[in-house]
Amino acid sequence: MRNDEAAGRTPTILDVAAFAQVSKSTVSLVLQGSTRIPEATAERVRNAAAALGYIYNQRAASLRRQSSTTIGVVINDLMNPFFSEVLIGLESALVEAGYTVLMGHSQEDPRRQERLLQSMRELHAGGIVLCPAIGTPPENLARLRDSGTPLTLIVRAHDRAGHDFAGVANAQGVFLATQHLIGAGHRRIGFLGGLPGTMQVDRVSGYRQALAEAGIAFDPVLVVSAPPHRAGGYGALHALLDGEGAATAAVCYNDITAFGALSALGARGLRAGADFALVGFDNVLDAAHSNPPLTTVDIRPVELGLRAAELLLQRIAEPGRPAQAYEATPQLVVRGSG
Amino acid sequence: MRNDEAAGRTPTILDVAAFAQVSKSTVSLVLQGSTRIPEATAERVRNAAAALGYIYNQRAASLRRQSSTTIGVVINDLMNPFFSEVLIGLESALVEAGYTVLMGHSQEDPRRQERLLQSMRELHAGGIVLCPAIGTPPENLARLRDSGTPLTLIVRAHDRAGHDFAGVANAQGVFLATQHLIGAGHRRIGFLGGLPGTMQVDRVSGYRQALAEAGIAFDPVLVVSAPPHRAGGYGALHALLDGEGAATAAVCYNDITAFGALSALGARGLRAGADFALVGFDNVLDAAHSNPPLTTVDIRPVELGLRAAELLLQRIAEPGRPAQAYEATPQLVVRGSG
DNA sequence: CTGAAAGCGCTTACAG
DNA sequence: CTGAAAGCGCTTACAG
Repeated sequence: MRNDEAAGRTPTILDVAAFAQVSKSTVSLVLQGSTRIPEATAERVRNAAAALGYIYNQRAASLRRQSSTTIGVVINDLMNPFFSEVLIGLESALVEAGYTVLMGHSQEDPRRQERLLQSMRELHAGGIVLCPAIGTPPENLARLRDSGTPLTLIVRAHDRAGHDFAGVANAQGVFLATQHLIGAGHRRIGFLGGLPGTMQVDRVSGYRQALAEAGIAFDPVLVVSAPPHRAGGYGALHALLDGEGAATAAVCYNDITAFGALSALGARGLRAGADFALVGFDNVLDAAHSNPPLTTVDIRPVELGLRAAELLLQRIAEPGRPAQAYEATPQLVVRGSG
Repeated sequence: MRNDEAAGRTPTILDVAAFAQVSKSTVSLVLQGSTRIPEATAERVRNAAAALGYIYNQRAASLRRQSSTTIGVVINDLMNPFFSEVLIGLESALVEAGYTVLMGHSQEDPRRQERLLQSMRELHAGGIVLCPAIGTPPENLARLRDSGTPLTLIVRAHDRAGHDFAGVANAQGVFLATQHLIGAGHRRIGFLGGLPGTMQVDRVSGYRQALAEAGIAFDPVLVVSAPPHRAGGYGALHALLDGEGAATAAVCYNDITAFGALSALGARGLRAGADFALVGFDNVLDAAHSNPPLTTVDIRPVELGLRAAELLLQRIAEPGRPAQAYEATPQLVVRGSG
């Protein structure tokens, strides 16, 4: 003999059923919005639930139903506003679709990432969206995908074939940026930031292509690698100007690299746009209000998150479909910096 | 008669038990690391699990155990790097403690926030950390807390008494900032950004207090309210300088307001630090590499997240303890802007 | 239209 | 040291 009302226990459908004087099947049915139950009964059940402060137990329901209302999202670098914006789009679309997001931050550490993915699988996430940390073994991704968890990759296209993927036309974007600088009369153009063995490869290739099309020789002195954050951009700009390259302009690996470069320019008493031309990549929110406002390549970060969510949702709906991809079309946004 | 191996079903402890030739109780025990099972048997079970690609079902385990390995975090504004950094600290500490985070973005909308909180309760989050959206009815928070879900509030201290809370000494921080400007010789100091009816009240009070201590009369013309984002700061700086206040310096509601103001200063051909003094509040990562680097009040955002996690974890461990609070001690960081 | 019963994948006393 | 059994809170055929 239980006496749940007396104890502080949280009520279950059994309590609701007793209160409403129906069976628990009936309660379950009305909570699911079944039309099989006459409105009068349904009303009584809903009132009982409200009166008892009943809270639906998704965990039990999903277990029984072998379904999930949860999606895992693991991001590599939340210090970069680009990823915050992607996350915003992702969360928004996923919540819209009735899911709750399990969020993890790999901090660019593949081992941390593995632990996070493992937890999400144990929690039975209905799908996972992942921006793979640098150094993630491609076979881990294939194994994850083949294990039956719907997976969509974002931004970094490790092993593009066979995975749903939402990313960016890197080369094309940087091509646009470089072309813009060339059009403004620059000939000595640097490439600032990013690390070899990452997307830097693709972005530099867009840079070289634009140079080549304009008949400008590629000069390796002009590309200075640096970790993709503000401090990296700060150091890279100084290195570029302290070097022999005689650069008058630079395209940056991404916006935060450009912000760091903007700061370094200021430190040298130079003004971007007047004394030196700088263009970024991403078009994060901050780019519109930097000092000066940043000319950059817009890849619509929030929309990228939205699209990734769509891709995942579609795969959940139709597991057997062939892998799809969304590739953001880069668009140059000219502001004050170059 | 099941034949699970044949079907593509994901293996359960029953499958592991069959493979290892033990009962499922034994499997459960070794998965939990019980010492009651001899090492030889445990070894056999672990090998079986690995061989079958078994994945522990947290959902089932938590249901049975009436526990949770999940914590809900709902943030109001992920476009503000301050909150990204708080989230980073939160996630890091929570994962460290063995939890996975359910993340929601209220976007400053109390109704969206309610839905998010509801989902998290249905998923049986073991606790919730919340930065209440503007307009959240205090009674909702009290009800949530009283429903038995451990709750810690951050940043905004709606109804401070009775809630675990991690926040900031707002008045003191702005007092420091204002005092610094006064010490540098400024007498006409603006206050930029924030909206009436929010934490702006507390921050302005610190500003007024510093003014009062220095014998400077408070002039309402010098405080210009604006939504707390970059565009707000941009507009507020212009409004301040276009007004009659004759300001030579300003303290900002937060760093992103200051970034917008920095941008506006640049647009007017003015240089922060030389032509006008500007100080921010938060010390987000970007502040060290803005143009010029931002003098600001450091409230250690990441640490705030860490502390909030600790508070929640402690409440989970000891539900009956009195409400605790962490209040970040603000510290002035002098950089180039003022 | 509603109820009794089985089962989702675990854990946990309780025997033996 | 290991197994049989009950139960966490739901859902879902299946009867009636």
